[in-house]
Order: sequence, then structure tokens, then C-alpha cells
Amino acid sequence: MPYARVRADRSTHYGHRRRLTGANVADARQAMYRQVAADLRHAITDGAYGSGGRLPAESALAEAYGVSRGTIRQALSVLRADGLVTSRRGTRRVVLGTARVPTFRESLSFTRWARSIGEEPGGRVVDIARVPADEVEREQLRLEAGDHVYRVLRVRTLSAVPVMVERTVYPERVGEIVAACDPAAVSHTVPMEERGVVITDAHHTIDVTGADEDDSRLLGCRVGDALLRERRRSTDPAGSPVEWAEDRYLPGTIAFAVHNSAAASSLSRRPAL
Amino acid sequence: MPYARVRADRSTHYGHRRRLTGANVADARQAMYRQVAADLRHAITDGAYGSGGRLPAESALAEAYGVSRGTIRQALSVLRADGLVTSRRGTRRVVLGTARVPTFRESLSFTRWARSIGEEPGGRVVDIARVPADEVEREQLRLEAGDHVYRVLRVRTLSAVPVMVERTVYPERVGEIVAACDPAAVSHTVPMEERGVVITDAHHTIDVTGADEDDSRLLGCRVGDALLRERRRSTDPAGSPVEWAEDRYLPGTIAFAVHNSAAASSLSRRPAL
DNA sequence: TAGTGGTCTAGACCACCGG
DNA sequence: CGGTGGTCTAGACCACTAC
Repeated sequence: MPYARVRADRSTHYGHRRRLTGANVADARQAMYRQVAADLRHAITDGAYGSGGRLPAESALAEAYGVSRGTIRQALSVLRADGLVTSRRGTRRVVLGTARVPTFRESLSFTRWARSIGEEPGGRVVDIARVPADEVEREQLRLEAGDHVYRVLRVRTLSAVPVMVERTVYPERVGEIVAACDPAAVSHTVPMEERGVVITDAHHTIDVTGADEDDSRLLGCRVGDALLRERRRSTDPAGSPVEWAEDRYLPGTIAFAVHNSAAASSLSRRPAL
Repeated sequence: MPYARVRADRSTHYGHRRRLTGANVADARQAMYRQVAADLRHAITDGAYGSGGRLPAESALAEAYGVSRGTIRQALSVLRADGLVTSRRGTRRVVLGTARVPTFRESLSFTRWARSIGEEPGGRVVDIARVPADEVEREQLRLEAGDHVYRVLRVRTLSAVPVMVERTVYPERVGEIVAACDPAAVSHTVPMEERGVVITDAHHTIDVTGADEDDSRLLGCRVGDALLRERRRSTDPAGSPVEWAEDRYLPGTIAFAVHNSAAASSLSRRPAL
């Protein structure tokens, strides 16, 4: 009975408000559909339904959680986007996989990601400079001619072993925060968040490139050796660019995992320039 | 006035049904929210709002399209998943980018993708065999011991130049379709669809690997040279695995583009094995 | 044919952003 | 403060699947 969890919480915290209408039931702590989604997610990754198994009907879930069918559907759409379940007319939803799906924040921060898999992350700023933005940077960060950016070159480690070189360009207001960090700071994401810089969207391009002299020196490979490259433009809730980054990984250290579906795509091939 | 388009279509096809209740208005051809999403998508990629510009309010769109706010929100959630717009409480949605986002089907089929960018795709089956599934294949395709699979080795070309080697494993019912194709058939996806094999979900893992002897011979590179690798497990609407594929691209030919957001993630790093 | 998820409506209250 | 998107409800009809 996976859905007992949320119900218990709710009768404790909000039970007396059950009869109220509108959205006042939610938002108090977290949206109801998120609680339901989290609950079902745990049930699925715990194998409560098995791989290829069927979920209860929406109507059954609605009754069990004491919410409307719309709220249940909202919760399930989260799980569908993560690739945990399919759905189609006529039959109950089917569990596609039981693997845990990292949160968005884990997917953006090398530090959080490393810790989530039990590794010891490290980082060292090799070079940082405040310079006028070039044309590409102005385009990517949506800046005006004459605006300045911070360019940061940094090597990232797992258990003290270098695995990735990170070249990030920040608009001035964000770069100032990074520039104030200790060069050996493990995370830049955390100080940024503490200063109110929030990332809600990211565009990624993944391909292969050859190591240059910086890469060679920092990663201990030869110039020209192939590296897995991720380029990323991240934006805040207002849609303003927060960073433009190019990460280069030693082969064999990491892989990128993506899910897409007819309902929500998000992955595509692109000609490599 | 981007939203004039759908309205015109609708008054032509369904205008007389406007007053009906329930979902009978939709489904007839395509869901209303999909029409609205497609219309807004075109408006955005045509630059009608500019990059960083604001969309009309949901209420305004609802009135303009003659549908409820819920339907508009459903349409906008599609665009948000594609990374075309942000959204947050308090302000209108903002356009994140104006680049066209490929459809899910384009993202799965090398042939469709190549044509969508104006390239001439080709393919040649180098080897195909029906064999008992090994342990990994049984796991990936959710098969029983003793079940057979088809293993297909194929080289893919753009303008007759080899760019990718494809190793695909199919369960028997799908493999039979592929085995019946001309070895030089440009597309396997199309015959599969004609026989009722539909793919609705795909899990991808992207990393770098070294070329083996087959890759070397077919792509004209040296053994050990780095290739961009995509491994993919695709499932049908019922959640049954349809294929398990490993594609290896010559560096510099293609890149993968992904969007993710706090609202709908789907991208993650993984330790390489 | 019964049960399922897909689509749509009409209305409500709220948190949040900006002027 | 008004306007915006976020959340939730209650109900309806339908397309589709599986038996």
C-alpha cells in the first residue's frame, strides 16, 4: 500500500482542512501532486509494482490519496516525463523501469551528482578573468556590446583524480559570486544558490572533441586525444542566461543518460557544426 | 496574430460543433491542445515574439483560441518540455529560444533526421543473424531463457559517406520484419511502422568508446579511435522493449542536443559502467 | 461490454511579480 | 495592488484495450 504514506502526512498536517475548496489545500508545504508523485516514485523504484508491472487505475489512486483525478494525472505526468511509466488509453499504466532518476539539481551540479553516487568530488580554479564579452558570448548570454563576462577555467576531480575540465562563462552579476569563492571550493553552485541565483532550465549539446594543451596538462592526456564534451546554456526562472559552459570529460569516466518519449521529447541529434 | 490559424481551421471543420460539451470537440482529427501547441510553436520559431519575449497571458490565449484555460495550459506544457518557453508565477511566459525542435520520430530515425536537415541518408546491412539471446539481451528486451533475437550490424551514410555503425538487437517478432527488408534499404523504421511496430519511449546513454575492427573497416578509421556512442532501449505503447541498439558515430559528424528543466528533467550523468 | 486513460470545461483560491 | 501562472475540484464525453 504505497499510498498510505502521503495520506498519513496529510491527515496529520492538513486533515482538518480537507473540506476546503480550491488550491488552499496545496502550496502550504508542497503541491499535493508532487507529494503523490514522490510517493509513487518511491513505490516504483522500490519495486512495489515490478518492472513491466501495472499501476493502479487513476480513479483508484484518486480515492486512495483523497484527491481528484486531475491531481493524480498531474503526478503521473511527472513520472512519465522521467521515463518511469508509460501510459495509453484503454489499459493501466505500465512501469518502464525501476532505476532511480536523478533530480534536475543533481543533473546540473557536478558536486551534487558525485555525492549522490558516493564519490568524493573536488575542484580547483585554474584561471579566472573578467573580460569584455566576445560575439559568441554576447549571443549565448544575451548581452549588449561592451558588457563584461567572467571566464573560468577549472579542473574537476573524483577522489582526487582529474576527470573533467570545465570552461564556464558567467554574466557579471553571477561571475562576481564565483570570483569571490575560494579557488579550491568544491562547489560553485551552492554559493550561487545562496546568493539567489537559481537555474531552472538548461540546454545541452553533447559530442566529442580533441584535447587542447590546457586539457592535456590538467587531465594528463595527450593533445588531440578524444574527450566527451558537453556544452550547456542555463537560464533562470525569468529566462535570463546564467551561465554558458563547456565541460570536457576523460573517456570512460561518465556517460549521459536521457529519456524521451512521444509525449515529451527533448532529445535530438544535430549536425556537429 | 499567430492564433488566427487554428481558429480558422476549426471554424471550417468543427465550427458547428463548438457548443458541444466534453471531449467530442477534440480527437476527431487531433487534440485541440496539440493544434494550439503546434500553432504557438510555429509562431515562436518564426520569431513572432522574439527570443526573450513574452507570450500572451493564458487567459488571452484561451479567449483567442476559443478554448478553456486548461487546454491552453496543456498546450503550453508541451512547449515548456521542449525548452521553448519558461514559466513562473506572477509573470507571463518568456520565450527561451526560437530554434526548431525535432519531433520524437525524427529523434529516433536516422533516416528521418537526415532528411529533416536536407541530407541524403543511406544504409547497408553488413550482417544479420537469428541467435539465442544472451543474458544481457534477455535483460534489456525482457525475454525468457531460450528466446531468440535478431542481431543486425549496419553502416549508415550521409551523401554516401559512412558516418555511423549501428548494432541493433530485436526481439523475434520485430527482427522478422527487419530480416525481410532489402539489405540496402534506407529505412528500417518505416517498414516497422507499416507492420504496426510503434515506438513511444526511448532510454539513451551517450558516451565515448574505441573503434573495434568492424567499426574500423566500415568507417575507415583505425582500431581504437574514439567514437561517439549512443546506446538506446526503445519501447512500444504497452511498455514492451522493441529494440536495443548501440550506434557509433565518427567524431565531428553529429552532436546530441537535450533540454531539461526543473519542471521536467530527463537528463543525467552516469558513471561509465 | 466494462474499465481504462485522454481530452475538455467551468470555476475556484492562491502565491507571486511587477508597477 | 492588479494581473499572472500554479494548483485543485467536479464533472463530462470519448477512444481504446482487453476480456
